[in-house]
Amino acid sequence: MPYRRTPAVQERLDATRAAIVGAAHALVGERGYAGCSVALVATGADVATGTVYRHFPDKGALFAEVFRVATQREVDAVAAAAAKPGTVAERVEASVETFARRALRAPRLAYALIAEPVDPQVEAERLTYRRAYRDIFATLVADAVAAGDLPPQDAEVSAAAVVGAMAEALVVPLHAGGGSRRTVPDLVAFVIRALGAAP
Amino acid sequence: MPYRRTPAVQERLDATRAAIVGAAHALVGERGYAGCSVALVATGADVATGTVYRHFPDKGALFAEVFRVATQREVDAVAAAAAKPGTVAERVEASVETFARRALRAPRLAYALIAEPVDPQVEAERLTYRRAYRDIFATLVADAVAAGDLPPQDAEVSAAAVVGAMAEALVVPLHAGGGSRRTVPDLVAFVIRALGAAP
DNA sequence: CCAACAAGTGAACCCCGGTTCAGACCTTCG
DNA sequence: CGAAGGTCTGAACCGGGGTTCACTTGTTGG
Repeated sequence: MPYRRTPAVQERLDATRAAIVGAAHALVGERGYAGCSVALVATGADVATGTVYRHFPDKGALFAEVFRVATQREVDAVAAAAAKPGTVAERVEASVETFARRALRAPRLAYALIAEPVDPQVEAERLTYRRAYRDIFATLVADAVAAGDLPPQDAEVSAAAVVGAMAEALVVPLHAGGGSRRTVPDLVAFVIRALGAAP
Repeated sequence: MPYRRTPAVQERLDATRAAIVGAAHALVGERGYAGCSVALVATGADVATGTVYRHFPDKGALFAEVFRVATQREVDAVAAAAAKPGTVAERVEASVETFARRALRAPRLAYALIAEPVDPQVEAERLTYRRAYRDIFATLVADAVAAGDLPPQDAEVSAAAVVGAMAEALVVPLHAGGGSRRTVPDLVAFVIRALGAAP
């Protein structure tokens, strides 16, 4: 057996793979999904086009991973905000604010994750992204309803509506870049009223 | 001058154009935007591929028109519901119900209009679609706030959030086909609470 | 009927970005 | 070192759907 993959080689492979994902991630953040060709990703990662295909079966799989990682980061941040101790209103406020602040800080990435047209394979990843947000809010709502802190309501529907409200209210700001300083507080107030939380 | 376009010819041209738009509309309703090739549209309209290009400069322009027409029909229906006399809650209920009922009755079309990946040219049309809905609700909210029927709030943000809430709450039903019978009433209740209307 | 021109046709073209693969180069271990 | 087998490269390939255009088929008015 004259060749066996050595730890050092494996490390280099992992590094290359990470560089590819990193380059793709950076590109999405800069130009959106539309501006991401495999050739450009390869250039960004300092490898040849073909090398990308030694790490991913196809483009969709690469960007599914990119979206998955980027998503997880976002969802974790919001989940952490939602889990903080406090009243329902405070937790909702923290969650919505976290979501909005991060989106407005990286608008192109947020737009890609939320609304940009993408391949079906990547779209599927996006559905799990939205689902993860729904789950965060659904849990929050269900617990609060059970504890009597919110009026009776279908937690799933309310959570979906909250996610949609956040996304839509930010689409214009994300396109226009910036948005009014009042947008986020107004959105927070909207969601708190919508869930029926005491302010 | 041996040839001049006669009224009869013009009528035939108009009919052909309408047939093309109609076929495209039907196709979107059946298979979504993704399943709409120009060749298929031509077949549906009983013309040759090239004929499509005698009526539209390119595919984007054709589908921009299709989306525009389909959109207008939807928006008009919701606007009519929003304009009915009654309390704010009643008008909101009528609007949301109209939107949801129509979307659930033609789920593929609704999905295409709301969320399916499309060309940028068509995407632009979709933005005006969402804008039109926002305007309906923004007007409703602004008037009601002025009349003291709703608490103070930014009408634009609230309207955008309502549109997003409606869209997101229906995305899953649109995919899964059907959705719970309770979804629409729950959504109505959510929106009424969100705007702060007396039930 | 015919000249002049419009409308319709659909097979061929083209573009473009994802994908491939034959060859160059590298790593391992006896 | 050299055999065995991996890894990398990037130019070439390819598919598919939008688009074109030389040609056929109307249509008009004299």
